[in-house]
Amino acid sequence: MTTALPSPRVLPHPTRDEIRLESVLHALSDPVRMRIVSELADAEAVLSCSRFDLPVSKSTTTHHFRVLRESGVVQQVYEGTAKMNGLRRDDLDALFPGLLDALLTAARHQGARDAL
Amino acid sequence: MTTALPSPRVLPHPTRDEIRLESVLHALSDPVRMRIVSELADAEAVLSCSRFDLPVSKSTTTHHFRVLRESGVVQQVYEGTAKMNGLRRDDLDALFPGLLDALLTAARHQGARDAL
DNA sequence: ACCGTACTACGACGGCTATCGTACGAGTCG
DNA sequence: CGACTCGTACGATAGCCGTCGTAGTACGGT
Repeated sequence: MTTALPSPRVLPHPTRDEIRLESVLHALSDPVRMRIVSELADAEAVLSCSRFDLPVSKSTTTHHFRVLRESGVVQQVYEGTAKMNGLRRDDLDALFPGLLDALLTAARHQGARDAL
Repeated sequence: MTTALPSPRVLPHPTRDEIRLESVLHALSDPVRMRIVSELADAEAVLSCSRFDLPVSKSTTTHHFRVLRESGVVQQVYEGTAKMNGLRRDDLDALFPGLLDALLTAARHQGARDAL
């Protein structure tokens, strides 16, 4: 039987035109979230939340993924029990050409500096 | 006559290697501050604080300029009663190549979209 | 039916932030 | 000196944010 209730198995995303630069920058101004995005970009694939080894609790992880989704940086889809995450590269590149790549490069450079 | 003492009129800035990507992104995630930076980039010059027409009080303006300075985005120097602000383009470009331009372009694009 | 895994919802807590007004200091010009 | 401009400091306030733990739901396998 199909559940009558509107089970929130579908996650709300901003459309492309609803994505705001401020929100994207705010989302990426947290190191944990920037790390998620970097790993996602490196993987060039869709990853489940649990594939990330983050220095925070599970609740906090959920929170960070939601911020990334609501700001339009990632797309999330349920696949069984897992929630798969993908970078919204097309939308971001269309809206802010070159920005994502510059951010990823910047994060990588800073990571290299910190490792010294 | 040249002042002998390092007067308290000198403002603390982060050195180039102290500039953090997170801090820069956080600084730019506020619309008022992004606007300041955009105007500064357009002017390609050093501007006094009062040259900006911002939708906030004077206290708040001071606050925003301090955030920009402490994050390493702008440089501030007293010149008489005025405080002159300059974009730290060299440092930012050296640390995060292409990032500043991508951000400025993104802000301009979004501004154009909003104007419709 | 049961259990384990994956993620969420909720409430709490401490800290930061954007905002303001008022009062003040520093410099310039008459 | 006095008046004026530019910017600061301080205190207050309201709201958001990152963090957590606990309790709970959804799904898949045994």
